[in-house]
Amino acid sequence: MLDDTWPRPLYQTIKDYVLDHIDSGKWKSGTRIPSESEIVKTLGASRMTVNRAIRELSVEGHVKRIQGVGTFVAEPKPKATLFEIRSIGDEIAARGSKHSSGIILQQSEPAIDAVADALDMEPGALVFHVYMVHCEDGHPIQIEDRYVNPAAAPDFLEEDFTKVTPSDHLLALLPVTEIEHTISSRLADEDECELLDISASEPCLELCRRSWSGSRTVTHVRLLNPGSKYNVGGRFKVTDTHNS
Amino acid sequence: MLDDTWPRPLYQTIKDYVLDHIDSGKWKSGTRIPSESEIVKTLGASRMTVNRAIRELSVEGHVKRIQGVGTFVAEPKPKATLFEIRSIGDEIAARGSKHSSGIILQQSEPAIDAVADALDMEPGALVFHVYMVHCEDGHPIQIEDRYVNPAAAPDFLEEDFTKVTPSDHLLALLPVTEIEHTISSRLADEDECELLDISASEPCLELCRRSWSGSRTVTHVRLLNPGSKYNVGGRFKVTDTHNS
DNA sequence: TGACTATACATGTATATACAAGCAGAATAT
DNA sequence: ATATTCTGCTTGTATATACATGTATAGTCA
Repeated sequence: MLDDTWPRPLYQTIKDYVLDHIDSGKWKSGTRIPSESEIVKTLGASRMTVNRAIRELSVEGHVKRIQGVGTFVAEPKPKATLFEIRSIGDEIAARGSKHSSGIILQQSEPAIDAVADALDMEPGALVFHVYMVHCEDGHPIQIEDRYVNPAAAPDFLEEDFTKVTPSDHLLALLPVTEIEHTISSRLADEDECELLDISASEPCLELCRRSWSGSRTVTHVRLLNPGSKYNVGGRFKVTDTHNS
Repeated sequence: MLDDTWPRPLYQTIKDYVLDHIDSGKWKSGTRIPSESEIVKTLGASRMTVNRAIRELSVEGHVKRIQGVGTFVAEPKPKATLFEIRSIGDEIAARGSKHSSGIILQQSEPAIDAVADALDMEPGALVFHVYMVHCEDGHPIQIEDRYVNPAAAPDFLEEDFTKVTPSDHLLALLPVTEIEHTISSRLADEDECELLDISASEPCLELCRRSWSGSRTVTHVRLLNPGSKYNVGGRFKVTDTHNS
Protein backbone atom coordinates (compact mmCIF):
# COMPACT_ATOMS: atom_id res chain seq x y z
CA MET A 1 0.00 0.00 0.00
CA LEU A 2 1.34 3.42 -0.85
CA ASP A 3 2.50 5.46 2.04
CA ASP A 4 0.66 8.75 1.70
CA THR A 5 2.07 10.44 4.76
CA TRP A 6 3.28 13.94 4.07
CA PRO A 7 5.78 15.44 3.88
CA ARG A 8 7.65 12.51 2.42
CA PRO A 9 11.21 11.98 3.54
CA LEU A 10 13.54 12.96 0.74
CA TYR A 11 15.03 9.48 0.49
CA GLN A 12 11.49 8.13 -0.13
CA THR A 13 10.88 10.79 -2.77
CA ILE A 14 14.04 9.63 -4.51
CA LYS A 15 12.87 6.02 -4.34
CA ASP A 16 9.52 7.02 -5.83
CA TYR A 17 11.29 8.98 -8.58
CA VAL A 18 13.20 5.90 -9.60
CA LEU A 19 10.21 3.57 -9.24
CA ASP A 20 8.04 5.89 -11.32
CA HIS A 21 10.56 5.69 -14.14
CA ILE A 22 10.74 1.91 -13.85
CA ASP A 23 6.99 1.28 -13.52
CA SER A 24 6.14 3.63 -16.39
CA GLY A 25 8.51 1.78 -18.69
CA LYS A 26 10.86 4.74 -19.17
CA TRP A 27 13.70 2.68 -17.69
CA LYS A 28 13.36 -0.92 -18.83
CA SER A 29 14.98 -3.99 -17.33
CA GLY A 30 18.71 -3.94 -17.84
CA THR A 31 18.88 -0.17 -18.31
CA ARG A 32 21.57 1.65 -16.42
CA ILE A 33 19.91 4.35 -14.36
CA PRO A 34 21.58 7.73 -13.75
CA SER A 35 24.53 7.60 -11.40
CA GLU A 36 24.25 8.77 -7.84
CA SER A 37 26.01 12.03 -8.64
CA GLU A 38 23.66 12.63 -11.57
CA ILE A 39 20.65 12.12 -9.32
CA VAL A 40 22.27 14.45 -6.77
CA LYS A 41 22.33 17.14 -9.45
CA THR A 42 18.84 16.37 -10.75
CA LEU A 43 17.03 16.23 -7.41
CA GLY A 44 19.24 18.50 -5.34
CA ALA A 45 19.79 15.92 -2.61
CA SER A 46 23.00 14.88 -0.91
CA ARG A 47 24.88 11.85 -2.10
CA MET A 48 24.33 10.04 1.16
CA THR A 49 20.58 10.49 0.86
CA VAL A 50 20.60 9.31 -2.74
CA ASN A 51 22.82 6.39 -1.80
CA ARG A 52 20.39 5.34 0.94
CA ALA A 53 17.43 5.49 -1.45
CA ILE A 54 19.11 3.48 -4.20
CA ARG A 55 20.58 1.00 -1.76
CA GLU A 56 17.13 0.32 -0.33
CA LEU A 57 15.74 -0.18 -3.83
CA SER A 58 18.55 -2.63 -4.41
CA VAL A 59 17.73 -4.63 -1.27
CA GLU A 60 14.08 -4.63 -2.32
CA GLY A 61 15.03 -6.13 -5.66
CA HIS A 62 14.09 -3.26 -7.95
CA VAL A 63 17.61 -2.46 -9.09
CA LYS A 64 20.94 -4.19 -9.17
CA ARG A 65 24.14 -2.42 -8.20
CA ILE A 66 27.69 -3.13 -9.37
CA GLN A 67 30.50 -1.27 -7.67
CA GLY A 68 32.45 0.84 -10.13
CA VAL A 69 30.01 0.12 -12.96
CA GLY A 70 26.54 1.43 -12.18
CA THR A 71 22.98 0.72 -11.16
CA PHE A 72 20.70 -1.27 -13.43
CA VAL A 73 16.97 -1.93 -13.49
CA ALA A 74 16.37 -5.49 -12.29
CA GLU A 75 14.17 -8.02 -14.02
CA PRO A 76 10.68 -7.88 -12.53
CA LYS A 77 10.12 -10.76 -10.16
CA PRO A 78 6.93 -12.70 -9.54
CA LYS A 79 4.90 -11.91 -6.50
CA ALA A 80 5.13 -14.43 -3.72
CA THR A 81 3.50 -15.21 -0.48
CA LEU A 82 5.39 -16.60 2.45
CA PHE A 83 5.03 -20.12 3.65
CA GLU A 84 5.90 -20.96 7.19
CA ILE A 85 8.25 -23.83 7.87
CA ARG A 86 7.23 -25.65 10.99
CA SER A 87 8.20 -28.87 12.62
CA ILE A 88 5.35 -31.36 12.98
CA GLY A 89 6.01 -31.34 16.73
CA ASP A 90 5.48 -27.58 16.87
CA GLU A 91 2.34 -27.79 14.76
CA ILE A 92 0.84 -30.41 17.05
CA ALA A 93 1.86 -28.54 20.20
CA ALA A 94 0.35 -25.35 18.77
CA ARG A 95 -2.97 -27.20 18.59
CA GLY A 96 -2.66 -28.10 22.26
CA SER A 97 -2.17 -31.76 21.41
CA LYS A 98 0.57 -34.19 22.34
CA HIS A 99 3.11 -35.34 19.81
CA SER A 100 4.59 -38.81 19.80
CA SER A 101 6.33 -40.88 17.19
CA GLY A 102 7.25 -44.43 16.23
CA ILE A 103 10.42 -45.30 14.38
CA ILE A 104 9.97 -47.89 11.66
CA LEU A 105 13.50 -47.70 10.32
CA GLN A 106 16.63 -45.70 11.14
CA GLN A 107 19.81 -46.74 9.35
CA SER A 108 22.68 -45.97 7.05
CA GLU A 109 22.20 -47.44 3.59
CA PRO A 110 23.43 -47.17 0.00
CA ALA A 111 21.42 -44.47 -1.81
CA ILE A 112 19.19 -45.59 -4.65
CA ASP A 113 19.40 -43.42 -7.75
CA ALA A 114 16.41 -41.23 -6.97
CA VAL A 115 17.67 -40.49 -3.48
CA ALA A 116 21.24 -39.87 -4.67
CA ASP A 117 19.90 -37.45 -7.28
CA ALA A 118 17.80 -35.66 -4.72
CA LEU A 119 20.78 -35.22 -2.39
CA ASP A 120 23.28 -34.42 -5.15
CA MET A 121 25.31 -37.48 -4.19
CA GLU A 122 26.83 -40.40 -6.06
CA PRO A 123 24.46 -43.35 -6.53
CA GLY A 124 25.31 -46.06 -4.02
CA ALA A 125 26.90 -43.62 -1.59
CA LEU A 126 25.83 -44.14 2.00
CA VAL A 127 22.96 -41.98 3.20
CA PHE A 128 21.09 -41.83 6.47
CA HIS A 129 17.50 -42.99 6.23
CA VAL A 130 14.71 -42.52 8.77
CA TYR A 131 11.21 -43.88 8.21
CA MET A 132 8.76 -43.03 10.97
CA VAL A 133 5.22 -42.18 11.96
CA HIS A 134 4.16 -39.06 13.84
CA CYS A 135 1.12 -39.20 16.11
CA GLU A 136 -1.10 -36.56 17.63
CA ASP A 137 -2.65 -37.67 20.92
CA GLY A 138 -1.78 -41.23 19.97
CA HIS A 139 -3.39 -41.10 16.52
CA PRO A 140 -1.11 -41.48 13.49
CA ILE A 141 -1.15 -38.30 11.48
CA GLN A 142 1.96 -38.32 9.31
CA ILE A 143 4.50 -40.68 7.75
CA GLU A 144 7.96 -39.20 7.48
CA ASP A 145 10.38 -40.73 4.97
CA ARG A 146 13.64 -38.83 5.26
CA TYR A 147 17.12 -39.14 3.75
CA VAL A 148 20.01 -37.11 5.08
CA ASN A 149 23.42 -36.37 3.63
CA PRO A 150 25.89 -37.79 6.23
CA ALA A 151 28.41 -35.07 5.47
CA ALA A 152 25.95 -32.46 6.59
CA ALA A 153 24.91 -34.16 9.84
CA PRO A 154 27.34 -36.94 10.78
CA ASP A 155 25.67 -37.67 14.14
CA PHE A 156 22.14 -37.75 12.78
CA LEU A 157 21.55 -41.48 13.36
CA GLU A 158 22.63 -41.23 16.98
CA GLU A 159 19.60 -39.15 17.83
CA ASP A 160 16.51 -40.57 19.52
CA PHE A 161 13.76 -39.41 17.20
CA THR A 162 11.02 -40.38 19.59
CA LYS A 163 12.25 -37.47 21.71
CA VAL A 164 13.19 -34.88 19.11
CA THR A 165 11.92 -34.69 15.55
CA PRO A 166 14.45 -35.09 12.71
CA SER A 167 13.45 -31.66 11.52
CA ASP A 168 14.22 -30.06 14.89
CA HIS A 169 17.50 -31.96 15.07
CA LEU A 170 18.64 -30.66 11.71
CA LEU A 171 17.43 -27.12 12.32
CA ALA A 172 19.41 -26.97 15.56
CA LEU A 173 22.51 -28.12 13.72
CA LEU A 174 22.49 -26.18 10.48
CA PRO A 175 20.95 -23.03 9.12
CA VAL A 176 18.52 -23.82 6.33
CA THR A 177 19.31 -21.46 3.50
CA GLU A 178 17.17 -22.83 0.72
CA ILE A 179 14.16 -25.10 0.42
CA GLU A 180 12.42 -26.73 -2.46
CA HIS A 181 9.02 -28.13 -1.78
CA THR A 182 6.26 -29.76 -3.68
CA ILE A 183 2.77 -30.34 -2.37
CA SER A 184 0.63 -32.92 -4.08
CA SER A 185 -2.25 -35.28 -3.50
CA ARG A 186 -2.23 -39.03 -3.89
CA LEU A 187 -3.62 -42.21 -2.39
CA ALA A 188 -1.60 -44.09 0.19
CA ASP A 189 -0.38 -47.58 -0.65
CA GLU A 190 -1.33 -50.62 1.44
CA ASP A 191 1.53 -50.31 3.93
CA GLU A 192 1.02 -46.61 4.33
CA CYS A 193 -2.71 -47.09 4.92
CA GLU A 194 -1.88 -49.49 7.72
CA LEU A 195 0.66 -47.15 9.31
CA LEU A 196 -1.75 -44.19 9.13
CA ASP A 197 -4.76 -46.26 10.10
CA ILE A 198 -6.82 -45.04 7.16
CA SER A 199 -8.91 -46.61 4.43
CA ALA A 200 -7.51 -47.13 0.95
CA SER A 201 -9.83 -44.52 -0.49
CA GLU A 202 -8.76 -41.66 1.75
CA PRO A 203 -6.97 -38.92 -0.21
CA CYS A 204 -3.60 -37.92 1.20
CA LEU A 205 -1.54 -34.75 1.10
CA GLU A 206 2.11 -35.33 0.28
CA LEU A 207 4.77 -32.72 0.95
CA CYS A 208 8.20 -33.28 -0.56
CA ARG A 209 11.03 -31.07 0.58
CA ARG A 210 14.67 -30.74 -0.17
CA SER A 211 16.74 -28.46 2.01
CA TRP A 212 20.09 -26.82 1.53
CA SER A 213 22.50 -25.31 3.95
CA GLY A 214 24.74 -23.05 1.97
CA SER A 215 25.74 -24.98 -1.11
CA ARG A 216 25.20 -28.38 0.48
CA THR A 217 22.08 -30.48 0.07
CA VAL A 218 21.17 -31.58 3.57
CA THR A 219 18.00 -33.57 3.43
CA HIS A 220 15.23 -34.89 1.28
CA VAL A 221 11.98 -35.75 2.99
CA ARG A 222 8.55 -36.94 1.99
CA LEU A 223 5.71 -36.33 4.44
CA LEU A 224 2.43 -38.14 3.87
CA ASN A 225 -0.69 -36.96 5.68
CA PRO A 226 -4.33 -38.09 5.53
CA GLY A 227 -6.32 -35.35 3.84
CA SER A 228 -9.00 -35.46 6.51
CA LYS A 229 -6.51 -34.69 9.25
CA TYR A 230 -4.03 -32.27 7.78
CA ASN A 231 -3.69 -29.13 5.76
CA VAL A 232 -1.03 -26.55 5.07
CA GLY A 233 -1.52 -22.88 5.08
CA GLY A 234 -1.13 -19.50 6.61
CA ARG A 235 -1.71 -15.84 6.17
CA PHE A 236 1.06 -13.51 5.17
CA LYS A 237 1.85 -10.22 3.59
CA VAL A 238 2.59 -10.39 -0.09
CA THR A 239 6.11 -9.56 -1.07
CA ASP A 240 8.20 -9.58 -4.20
CA THR A 241 10.33 -12.67 -4.54
CA HIS A 242 13.98 -11.81 -4.72
CA ASN A 243 17.17 -13.58 -3.88
CA SER A 244 19.09 -12.23 -0.95
CA MET B 1 25.34 -18.13 5.46
CA LEU B 2 27.78 -15.90 7.29
CA ASP B 3 29.68 -13.50 5.14
CA ASP B 4 33.28 -14.18 5.96
CA THR B 5 34.82 -11.54 3.76
CA TRP B 6 37.40 -9.45 5.58
CA PRO B 7 37.76 -6.76 6.61
CA ARG B 8 34.13 -6.43 7.54
CA PRO B 9 32.49 -3.08 6.96
CA LEU B 10 31.97 -1.39 10.29
CA TYR B 11 28.19 -1.28 9.87
CA GLN B 12 28.23 -5.09 9.46
CA THR B 13 30.40 -5.45 12.56
CA ILE B 14 27.82 -3.46 14.47
CA LYS B 15 25.03 -5.67 13.14
CA ASP B 16 26.97 -8.75 14.22
CA TYR B 17 27.56 -7.23 17.66
CA VAL B 18 23.83 -6.80 18.15
CA LEU B 19 22.96 -10.19 16.66
CA ASP B 20 25.54 -11.92 18.87
CA HIS B 21 23.84 -10.47 21.92
CA ILE B 22 20.39 -11.50 20.69
CA ASP B 23 21.35 -15.00 19.55
CA SER B 24 23.28 -15.74 22.74
CA GLY B 25 20.29 -14.82 24.87
CA LYS B 26 21.96 -11.84 26.51
CA TRP B 27 19.26 -9.57 25.07
CA LYS B 28 15.94 -11.37 25.15
CA SER B 29 12.81 -10.56 23.20
CA GLY B 30 11.31 -7.31 24.37
CA THR B 31 14.57 -6.01 25.84
CA ARG B 32 15.50 -2.49 24.99
CA ILE B 33 18.95 -2.52 23.44
CA PRO B 34 21.48 0.28 24.06
CA SER B 35 20.62 3.51 22.32
CA GLU B 36 22.45 4.57 19.22
CA SER B 37 24.55 7.06 21.17
CA GLU B 38 25.49 4.36 23.68
CA ILE B 39 26.60 2.06 20.88
CA VAL B 40 28.54 4.98 19.39
CA LYS B 41 30.48 5.22 22.65
CA THR B 42 30.89 1.47 23.04
CA LEU B 43 32.07 0.68 19.51
CA GLY B 44 33.65 3.99 18.55
CA ALA B 45 31.60 4.33 15.39
CA SER B 46 29.75 7.35 14.06
CA ARG B 47 26.07 7.71 14.72
CA MET B 48 25.22 7.48 11.04
CA THR B 49 27.03 4.17 10.77
CA VAL B 50 25.30 2.82 13.89
CA ASN B 51 21.97 4.10 12.61
CA ARG B 52 22.45 2.30 9.32
CA ALA B 53 23.29 -0.96 11.07
CA ILE B 54 20.34 -0.86 13.45
CA ARG B 55 17.96 0.30 10.74
CA GLU B 56 18.94 -2.68 8.60
CA LEU B 57 18.40 -5.04 11.53
CA SER B 58 14.98 -3.47 11.92
CA VAL B 59 14.07 -4.04 8.28
CA GLU B 60 15.29 -7.63 8.63
CA GLY B 61 12.97 -8.15 11.57
CA HIS B 62 15.54 -8.66 14.32
CA VAL B 63 14.65 -5.49 16.23
CA LYS B 64 11.76 -3.12 16.46
CA ARG B 65 12.29 0.64 16.57
CA ILE B 66 10.06 3.26 18.10
CA GLN B 67 10.96 6.87 17.48
CA GLY B 68 11.65 8.69 20.74
CA VAL B 69 11.44 5.49 22.80
CA GLY B 70 14.14 3.05 21.79
CA THR B 71 15.07 -0.14 20.00
CA PHE B 72 13.73 -3.47 21.23
CA VAL B 73 14.58 -7.06 20.43
CA ALA B 74 11.81 -8.45 18.26
CA GLU B 75 10.05 -11.75 18.93
CA PRO B 76 11.79 -14.45 16.93
CA LYS B 77 9.78 -15.23 13.88
CA PRO B 78 9.34 -18.62 12.31
CA LYS B 79 11.40 -19.36 9.28
CA ALA B 80 9.47 -19.24 6.07
CA THR B 81 9.95 -20.16 2.51
CA LEU B 82 8.48 -18.13 -0.29
CA PHE B 83 5.63 -19.40 -2.36
CA GLU B 84 5.08 -18.00 -5.78
CA ILE B 85 1.67 -16.71 -6.67
CA ARG B 86 0.82 -17.56 -10.20
CA SER B 87 -2.25 -17.44 -12.31
CA ILE B 88 -3.37 -20.82 -13.67
CA GLY B 89 -3.06 -19.36 -17.16
CA ASP B 90 0.59 -18.49 -16.56
CA GLU B 91 1.30 -21.92 -15.07
CA ILE B 92 -0.17 -23.65 -18.10
CA ALA B 93 1.60 -21.33 -20.54
CA ALA B 94 4.89 -21.94 -18.71
CA ARG B 95 4.45 -25.65 -19.49
CA GLY B 96 4.03 -24.83 -23.16
CA SER B 97 0.40 -25.83 -23.09
CA LYS B 98 -2.74 -23.96 -24.07
CA HIS B 99 -5.13 -22.64 -21.47
CA SER B 100 -8.85 -22.48 -22.01
CA SER B 101 -11.80 -22.23 -19.68
CA GLY B 102 -15.53 -22.88 -19.43
CA ILE B 103 -17.84 -20.71 -17.33
CA ILE B 104 -20.44 -22.65 -15.38
CA LEU B 105 -21.82 -19.68 -13.48
CA GLN B 106 -21.08 -15.96 -13.31
CA GLN B 107 -23.51 -13.86 -11.31
CA SER B 108 -24.28 -11.53 -8.47
CA GLU B 109 -25.94 -13.28 -5.55
CA PRO B 110 -26.67 -12.90 -1.83
CA ALA B 111 -23.76 -14.24 0.20
CA ILE B 112 -24.35 -17.31 2.28
CA ASP B 113 -22.92 -17.10 5.80
CA ALA B 114 -19.64 -18.87 5.06
CA VAL B 115 -18.92 -16.65 2.09
CA ALA B 116 -19.92 -13.50 3.91
CA ASP B 117 -17.60 -14.47 6.76
CA ALA B 118 -14.75 -15.16 4.38
CA LEU B 119 -15.17 -11.77 2.70
CA ASP B 120 -15.80 -9.87 5.94
CA MET B 121 -19.23 -8.86 4.66
CA GLU B 122 -22.75 -8.94 6.06
CA PRO B 123 -24.61 -12.23 5.47
CA GLY B 124 -27.03 -11.78 2.57
CA ALA B 125 -25.05 -8.92 1.05
CA LEU B 126 -24.58 -9.22 -2.68
CA VAL B 127 -21.33 -10.78 -3.82
CA PHE B 128 -19.96 -11.66 -7.23
CA HIS B 129 -19.68 -15.40 -7.85
CA VAL B 130 -17.81 -17.17 -10.64
CA TYR B 131 -17.76 -20.94 -10.96
CA MET B 132 -15.64 -22.23 -13.80
CA VAL B 133 -13.34 -24.92 -15.14
CA HIS B 134 -9.80 -24.36 -16.42
CA CYS B 135 -8.43 -26.65 -19.11
CA GLU B 136 -4.96 -27.40 -20.33
CA ASP B 137 -4.87 -28.40 -24.01
CA GLY B 138 -8.59 -29.11 -23.76
CA HIS B 139 -8.37 -31.30 -20.65
CA PRO B 140 -10.04 -30.07 -17.48
CA ILE B 141 -7.43 -29.48 -14.82
CA GLN B 142 -8.99 -27.17 -12.24
CA ILE B 143 -12.34 -26.04 -10.88
CA GLU B 144 -12.35 -22.44 -9.73
CA ASP B 145 -15.05 -21.36 -7.28
CA ARG B 146 -14.56 -17.68 -6.58
CA TYR B 147 -16.39 -14.99 -4.66
CA VAL B 148 -15.46 -11.34 -5.01
CA ASN B 149 -16.31 -8.32 -2.92
CA PRO B 150 -18.17 -5.96 -5.32
CA ALA B 151 -16.81 -2.90 -3.56
CA ALA B 152 -13.28 -3.98 -4.44
CA ALA B 153 -13.95 -4.75 -8.11
CA PRO B 154 -17.28 -3.29 -9.25
CA ASP B 155 -16.82 -4.29 -12.92
CA PHE B 156 -15.73 -7.84 -12.20
CA LEU B 157 -18.80 -9.54 -13.69
CA GLU B 158 -18.47 -7.62 -16.94
CA GLU B 159 -15.25 -9.46 -17.76
CA ASP B 160 -15.13 -12.34 -20.23
CA PHE B 161 -13.35 -14.99 -18.18
CA THR B 162 -12.83 -17.26 -21.12
CA LYS B 163 -10.34 -14.64 -22.30
CA VAL B 164 -8.74 -13.48 -19.08
CA THR B 165 -8.59 -15.40 -15.82
CA PRO B 166 -10.36 -13.91 -12.79
CA SER B 167 -7.02 -13.90 -11.03
CA ASP B 168 -5.35 -11.87 -13.79
CA HIS B 169 -8.31 -9.50 -13.87
CA LEU B 170 -8.07 -8.80 -10.16
CA LEU B 171 -4.28 -8.54 -10.15
CA ALA B 172 -4.42 -5.94 -12.89
CA LEU B 173 -6.93 -3.95 -10.90
CA LEU B 174 -5.64 -4.05 -7.35
CA PRO B 175 -2.40 -4.67 -5.57
CA VAL B 176 -2.58 -7.80 -3.47
CA THR B 177 -1.15 -6.96 -0.10
CA GLU B 178 -1.99 -10.01 1.92
CA ILE B 179 -2.94 -13.61 1.21
CA GLU B 180 -4.20 -16.42 3.34
CA HIS B 181 -4.08 -19.85 1.82
CA THR B 182 -4.80 -23.37 2.86
CA ILE B 183 -3.81 -26.45 0.91
CA SER B 184 -5.60 -29.67 1.62
CA SER B 185 -6.55 -32.96 0.05
CA ARG B 186 -10.03 -34.33 -0.42
CA LEU B 187 -12.18 -36.34 -2.80
CA ALA B 188 -14.26 -34.53 -5.39
CA ASP B 189 -18.05 -34.83 -5.18
CA GLU B 190 -20.11 -36.25 -8.03
CA ASP B 191 -20.56 -32.94 -9.89
CA GLU B 192 -16.92 -32.04 -9.51
CA CYS B 193 -15.84 -35.48 -10.80
CA GLU B 194 -17.92 -34.90 -13.88
CA LEU B 195 -16.52 -31.42 -14.47
CA LEU B 196 -12.93 -32.61 -14.02
CA ASP B 197 -13.51 -35.87 -15.91
CA ILE B 198 -12.04 -37.98 -13.11
CA SER B 199 -13.11 -41.06 -11.20
CA ALA B 200 -14.66 -40.77 -7.76
CA SER B 201 -11.62 -42.32 -6.14
CA GLU B 202 -9.08 -39.85 -7.46
CA PRO B 203 -7.57 -37.74 -4.67
CA CYS B 204 -7.72 -33.99 -5.26
CA LEU B 205 -5.65 -31.06 -4.12
CA GLU B 206 -7.67 -28.13 -2.88
CA LEU B 207 -6.25 -24.65 -2.51
CA CYS B 208 -8.29 -22.08 -0.65
CA ARG B 209 -7.18 -18.48 -0.78
CA ARG B 210 -8.39 -15.22 0.61
CA SER B 211 -6.79 -12.05 -0.66
CA TRP B 212 -6.66 -8.55 0.72
CA SER B 213 -5.85 -5.26 -0.88
CA GLY B 214 -4.91 -2.93 1.91
CA SER B 215 -7.53 -3.41 4.60
CA ARG B 216 -10.20 -4.68 2.22
CA THR B 217 -10.96 -8.35 1.61
CA VAL B 218 -11.10 -8.73 -2.13
CA THR B 219 -11.72 -12.34 -2.98
CA HIS B 220 -12.17 -15.82 -1.63
CA VAL B 221 -11.45 -18.66 -4.00
CA ARG B 222 -11.35 -22.42 -3.84
CA LEU B 223 -9.36 -24.23 -6.51
CA LEU B 224 -9.82 -27.97 -6.91
CA ASN B 225 -7.27 -29.97 -8.88
CA PRO B 226 -6.94 -33.71 -9.56
CA GLY B 227 -3.94 -34.99 -7.64
CA SER B 228 -2.61 -36.83 -10.65
CA LYS B 229 -2.42 -33.67 -12.72
CA TYR B 230 -1.40 -30.95 -10.35
CA ASN B 231 1.03 -30.01 -7.63
CA VAL B 232 2.25 -26.88 -5.96
CA GLY B 233 5.81 -26.09 -5.20
CA GLY B 234 8.96 -24.21 -5.84
CA ARG B 235 12.45 -23.59 -4.67
CA PHE B 236 13.37 -20.49 -2.77
CA LYS B 237 15.79 -19.04 -0.34
CA VAL B 238 14.74 -19.25 3.25
CA THR B 239 13.97 -16.01 4.95
CA ASP B 240 12.64 -14.90 8.28
CA THR B 241 8.97 -14.07 8.14
CA HIS B 242 8.35 -10.50 9.11
CA ASN B 243 5.71 -7.95 8.36
CA SER B 244 6.74 -5.06 6.17
C1' DT C 1 49.87 -4.10 -31.99
C1' DG C 2 49.79 -5.41 -27.34
C1' DA C 3 50.87 -4.44 -22.62
C1' DC C 4 50.91 -1.28 -19.12
C1' DT C 5 49.68 2.92 -16.81
C1' DA C 6 46.83 6.78 -15.84
C1' DT C 7 42.50 8.84 -15.51
C1' DA C 8 37.72 9.39 -14.85
C1' DC C 9 33.69 7.84 -13.08
C1' DA C 10 31.01 4.70 -10.63
C1' DT C 11 29.54 2.57 -6.07
C1' DG C 12 30.86 1.45 -1.06
C1' DT C 13 31.85 3.03 3.47
C1' DA C 14 32.59 6.38 7.19
C1' DT C 15 32.50 10.63 10.01
C1' DA C 16 30.99 15.11 11.88
C1' DT C 17 27.40 18.04 12.37
C1' DA C 18 22.75 19.62 12.46
C1' DC C 19 17.91 19.75 12.98
C1' DA C 20 13.21 17.36 13.31
C1' DA C 21 10.05 14.59 15.64
C1' DG C 22 8.48 11.60 19.32
C1' DC C 23 8.23 10.06 23.99
C1' DA C 24 8.73 9.61 29.01
C1' DG C 25 9.40 11.63 33.15
C1' DA C 26 10.49 15.55 36.11
C1' DA C 27 9.33 20.08 37.48
C1' DT C 28 6.15 23.66 38.02
C1' DA C 29 1.71 25.96 38.27
C1' DT C 30 -3.01 25.96 39.65
C1' DA D 1 -4.16 16.34 43.42
C1' DT D 2 -4.16 17.43 38.71
C1' DA D 3 -2.81 19.75 34.56
C1' DT D 4 0.66 21.87 32.00
C1' DT D 5 5.22 22.80 30.69
C1' DC D 6 9.90 21.71 30.36
C1' DT D 7 13.82 18.77 29.86
C1' DG D 8 16.43 15.01 28.45
C1' DC D 9 16.88 11.26 25.70
C1' DT D 10 15.58 8.64 21.92
C1' DT D 11 15.04 7.69 16.84
C1' DG D 12 14.48 9.89 12.05
C1' DT D 13 16.34 12.53 8.36
C1' DA D 14 19.70 15.33 5.88
C1' DT D 15 24.08 17.41 4.32
C1' DA D 16 29.03 18.06 3.51
C1' DT D 17 33.18 15.97 3.18
C1' DA D 18 36.43 12.34 2.71
C1' DC D 19 38.54 8.13 1.43
C1' DA D 20 38.26 3.18 -0.39
C1' DT D 21 37.39 0.07 -3.98
C1' DG D 22 36.03 -1.40 -8.56
C1' DT D 23 35.60 -0.81 -13.46
C1' DA D 24 36.06 1.04 -18.07
C1' DT D 25 38.46 3.65 -21.20
C1' DA D 26 42.06 6.56 -22.99
C1' DG D 27 46.86 7.36 -23.44
C1' DT D 28 51.63 5.90 -23.62
C1' DC D 29 55.44 2.99 -24.59
C1' DA D 30 58.05 -0.80 -26.39
